[in-house]
Amino acid sequence: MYRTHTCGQLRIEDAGKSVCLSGWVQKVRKLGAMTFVDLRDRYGITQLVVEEHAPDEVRETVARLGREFVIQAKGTVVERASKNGKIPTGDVEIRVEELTVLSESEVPPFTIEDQTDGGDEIRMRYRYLDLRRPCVRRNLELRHRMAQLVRNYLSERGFIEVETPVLIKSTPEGARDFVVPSRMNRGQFYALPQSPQTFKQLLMVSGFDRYFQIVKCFRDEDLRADRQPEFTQIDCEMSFVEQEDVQEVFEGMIRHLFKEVRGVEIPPMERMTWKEAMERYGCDKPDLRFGMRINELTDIAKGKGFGVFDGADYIGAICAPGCAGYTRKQLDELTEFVKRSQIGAKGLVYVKWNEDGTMKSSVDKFYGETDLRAWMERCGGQAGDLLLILVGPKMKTLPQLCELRLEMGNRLGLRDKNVFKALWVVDFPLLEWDEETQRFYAMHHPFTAPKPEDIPLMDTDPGRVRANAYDMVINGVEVGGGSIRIHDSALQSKMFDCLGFTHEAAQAQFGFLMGAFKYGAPPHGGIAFGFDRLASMFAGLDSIRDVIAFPKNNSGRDVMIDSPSEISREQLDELGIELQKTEKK
RNA sequence: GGUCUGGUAGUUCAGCCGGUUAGAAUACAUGCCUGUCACGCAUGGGGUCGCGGGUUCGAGUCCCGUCCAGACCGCCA
Repeated sequence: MYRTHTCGQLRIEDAGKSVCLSGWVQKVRKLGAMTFVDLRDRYGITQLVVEEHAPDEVRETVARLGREFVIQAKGTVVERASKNGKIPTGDVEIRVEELTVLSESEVPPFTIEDQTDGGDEIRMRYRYLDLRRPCVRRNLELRHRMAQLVRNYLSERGFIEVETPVLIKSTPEGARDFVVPSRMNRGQFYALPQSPQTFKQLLMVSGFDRYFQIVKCFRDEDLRADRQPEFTQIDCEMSFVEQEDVQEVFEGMIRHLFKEVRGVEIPPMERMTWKEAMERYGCDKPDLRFGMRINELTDIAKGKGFGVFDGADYIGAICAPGCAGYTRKQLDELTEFVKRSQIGAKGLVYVKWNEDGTMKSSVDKFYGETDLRAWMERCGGQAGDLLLILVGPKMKTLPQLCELRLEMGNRLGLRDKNVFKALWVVDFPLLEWDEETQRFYAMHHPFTAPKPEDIPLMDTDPGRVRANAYDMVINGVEVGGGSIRIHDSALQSKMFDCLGFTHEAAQAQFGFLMGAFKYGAPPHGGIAFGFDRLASMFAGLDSIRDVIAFPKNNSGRDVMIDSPSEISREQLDELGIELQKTEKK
């Protein structure tokens, strides 16, 4: 037997018991003839003590212990002479009578503590050591707990978890597929699913009625702090439902998670149309933790002789409360911020409404106090506030204002990680025009149903068709998105028309789905949540990598196992794959 | 594909306008220490300054290229 108790278990009531503990050596503290050892496992830390009168073997063994040795200690639980109030086991220690080294350890490359001295790179290379740190382990424990809560919540409501295949078929729409060559079908490739979308719809045709799956999905696109090539979705689908039915179930699920995990009751979620989100927040995933909404000034600021404004398609402003005192340097910083290539504004116009009631702006030459005051009023400003104005084509300027708004939110400390503001963004456009390829793309995916009243527009003005689609947004993060699906093969066919698919191409790619719809498809819809994003948000972290046990780095590499890697000539031959010669410069 | 930031001891970093033998903290090793728990004290070892080239009397420092890491833009139905 390796242990009678864990390292987080013993209390003062256990004093006098003979116990056996196993774990990792966190720290050895030697004080003359007396040695303390902090023994750690997943459950906590228990102090071992070896005194002068301990058996010789024990004193010899304890002398050669190093950090992260795995040891087994047998002994008696005793009350400590000086207690440690900081840890739950701090009232007791183990007087060691028998000590065994189960496994030695080299000196670890960084300290295994919450406040580690290791940087990201080294911790990722030794992720198995990083995962020993309590703060990292807690993230995975939280993730586990959330998965359990989701499974229970959905199971209790009649949802069935069904596994769908991982080796599927490549499709042209959407993200780039990861592909897997087939040995038995030379020259052909599987694709890894970007989501189980079509399978869950087929399960609805099969009459499963309510499906969910906590499932890995794959997208071969560039990475970010919140994007991994493989990630986990809570994927769900329901039959005989309308938008509100889906929203009700999953708003309930998220509120349940908040209550159980964070102990907060969040209010019922607001519904905001995509149009309103774009016009008032500049993006389709507004952060509602603070106001500072976007206001259009085009009608009142244009035509007064200021060339930049007069020639503008759109003039928009946000009002930063209490920022009238911003210095030249601070305003220059903001100007630099919006002019960065990532944002791409031409410049920034400001108006200060000073505390003494006077106005000061960067366009004083062209506008009088009456004008500036009208702008301020439009934005709900008051004395002490600062107006920040951007100008340009509407659909470029709004996202720039969105970035500026978030930056000001950060500067003013309005984006508190412990405050949660959730909403539904609804009525997305069904289609999005792409200038480059001169065709429409599905904004959500090609199975999303148009709003019934907008179906006639599919023939006349496809860009104006609204979709029965909805995103759940929390604190400016899109945590989930879904839609009511097309369940009619004729309408699905029409949708592929709008996307510029020939009948043959549509049949080749999605014939199985349209075929299935011919055999009695129930009206259905669903949603998928980014589980990693949800978990990182609940953990109060910025990066989803922290809630993934073995994440990939910026370049899609796993630096621990060193993947991806080359494969042998034999493997390539077997697959019938010839690699292009890499060009040398 | 692009923009920006960084790469110096095992680790995290400092290193000025180019100038002596490249430093600190921590980790590690050895010794002392009977109530530590961020123990303390003393001593010690430890460097391809990412790599390649250039400028210069002289490069960790300046320039060019390259690799790696991170953040972001494009991309991500």
